[in-house]
Amino acid sequence: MNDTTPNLRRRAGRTGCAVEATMSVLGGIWKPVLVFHLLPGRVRFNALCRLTPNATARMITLQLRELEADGIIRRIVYPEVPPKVEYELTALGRTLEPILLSLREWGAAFQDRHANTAA
Amino acid sequence: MNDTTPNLRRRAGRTGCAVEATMSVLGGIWKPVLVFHLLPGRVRFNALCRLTPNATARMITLQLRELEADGIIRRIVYPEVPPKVEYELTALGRTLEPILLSLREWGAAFQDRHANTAA
DNA sequence: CGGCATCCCACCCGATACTG
DNA sequence: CAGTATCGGGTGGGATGCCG
Repeated sequence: MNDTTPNLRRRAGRTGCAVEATMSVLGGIWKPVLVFHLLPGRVRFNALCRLTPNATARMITLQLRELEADGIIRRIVYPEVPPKVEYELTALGRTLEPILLSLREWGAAFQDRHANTAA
Repeated sequence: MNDTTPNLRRRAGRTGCAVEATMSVLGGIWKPVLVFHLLPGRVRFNALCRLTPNATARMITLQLRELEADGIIRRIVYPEVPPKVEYELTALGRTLEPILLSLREWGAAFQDRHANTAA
C-alpha cells in the first residue's frame, strides 16, 4: 500500500492538538489543492489533473482515494464507454471551504509580496 | 541539506493556484502545528518539542529553519550559558493566524465527529 | 478515459553521537 | 540547552505499461 500520511493519520488526535487532526486529513500538498478545485462542483478526473499540473496522475488518484476514505469527497462513476468519473465534495468536505478560502487568500498575498520583493 | 518541501517551493506560484503557494510555505505536517503553538508568543525550542511530541527534535529544527527562511518566524538567541533560543512569529507569520484558527476549529469538530461515529 | 501494478531510485526522517 | 553531523532503513512517488 502507498499511503501519503502513513502512521500519523489516526494518532494525530491524541496529541491534544486539533491542528494535527486537520493536517491528518489535509496533509500532503495536493489535498488542499484538490479540495479547492472541487469547491465549485463536480470535476472530472482529467480536469483535476489539468488543474494540478505539478502532481502526477498517480498522486492525484492516491490523494483522492484518501480524501474519499476520510469522507471528504465522493466518487461518481458513470457506467459508460468511454469511462467517466467525477468527484465532488461531501457535506463534510464542504465544511472545509473556509479553510481553503483562507489558504487561497493568503497564498495570493504571499505571491504578491514575492513579486514585489524578490526576483 | 535536508529540505522537507524540495523543489516544489518556488514553483508553486506559477501554476496559477494560490493554494499551492500557501502549501509551499505551510507544507509539511508540522509547520502548521509549530506556527499554531507560536501564536500566543515567544516559545523556547524545548517547549516546542514538548508541544509537538510526535515530531523529533531534528524535524522541528528543520521545519523551523524553513519557516525562518520564508520569513514566517524569527529566531532569537540569548547569548547566555546555558544557551537559550526562542522563536516568535514575524508580522508575516501572524497573518497566518486566521488559517491556523480555522484549522484548529475544523480539527476539533472532526475529532468530535470521529468520537461519535467510529471506534 | 480512468486507474492500477510493478519497478526502482531518491530522499525523508529516526536514531545516535558529538559540540558550543 | 540547542543544536549539527552522520549513517542507514524505509518509503514516497515518478515512470512505464497494461486493463476495463
